[in-house]
Amino acid sequence: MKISEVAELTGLSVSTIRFYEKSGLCPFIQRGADGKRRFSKTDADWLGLLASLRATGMPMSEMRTFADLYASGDATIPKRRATLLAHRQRLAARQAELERCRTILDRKLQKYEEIMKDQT
Amino acid sequence: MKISEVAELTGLSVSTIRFYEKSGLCPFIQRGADGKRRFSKTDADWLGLLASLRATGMPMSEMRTFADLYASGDATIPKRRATLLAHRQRLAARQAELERCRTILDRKLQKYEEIMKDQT
DNA sequence: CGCTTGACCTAAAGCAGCTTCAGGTCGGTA
DNA sequence: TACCGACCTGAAGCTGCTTTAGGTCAAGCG
Repeated sequence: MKISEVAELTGLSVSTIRFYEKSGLCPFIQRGADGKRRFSKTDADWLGLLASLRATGMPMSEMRTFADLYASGDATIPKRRATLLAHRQRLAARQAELERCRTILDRKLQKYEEIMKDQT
Repeated sequence: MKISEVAELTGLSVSTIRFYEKSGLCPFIQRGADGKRRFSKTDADWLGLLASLRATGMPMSEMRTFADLYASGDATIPKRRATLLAHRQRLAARQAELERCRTILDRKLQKYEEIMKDQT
């Protein structure tokens, strides 16, 4: 698989994938004889997971740690699980905050509507 | 009201409030004779709204436009309403994406659990 | 009275997480 | 053969803050 396909698949940009590799989030991507990156299905899945983690606000430093665990094999699965569990907590908090902000916006919109009604 | 109190109230940091003023998101904050910022209740409410907009991902450029409208008085309320309506759409999309990511994380966690069970 | 402490101030540098740009190498096609 | 498009690299640029360095001033303490 080539980089443009992985970008398409994961929603990450081609630049971001290269940037992630340089940052050590996927240092194991192979190259063809032509020097171009060749992604296995597993690589693509991994990048997809990274995309979800980033989209939900995991800092790169933590993703880096997570990637190091991933690269060390199945023995690190309990640690990875713990990381994801902690992250899920933060995600829930984030979702709650967005919901709170949504009601604030909705209330503000209602106020606008009242003012507009009063003025006609 | 002083800046530390507004920070407490809105959840923004003192630095962020100063930064927002410099960026034109609240250029109308008064100063006391001592040169310190003095915030009215209205100012604090405005910053609270800004905080919600930022927390939900509105870019500063758009907040800037929104702030300019706010500073121009009630006549701009229809435009402000339109801005918030559009933003609410994006917020809904964002919430949907977080939800999607949450199920991905949950599935990954389940896989980890299966692997750990198999290995015992 | 002088001295420190703490809240405020500014301007500028630093940081995270990308994106964009400049410049170069290929393989395929008109 | 000459160009196009996809890939490559390294470096600079961008956004949205945070941190740092350096300064003012009022309050409180020995």
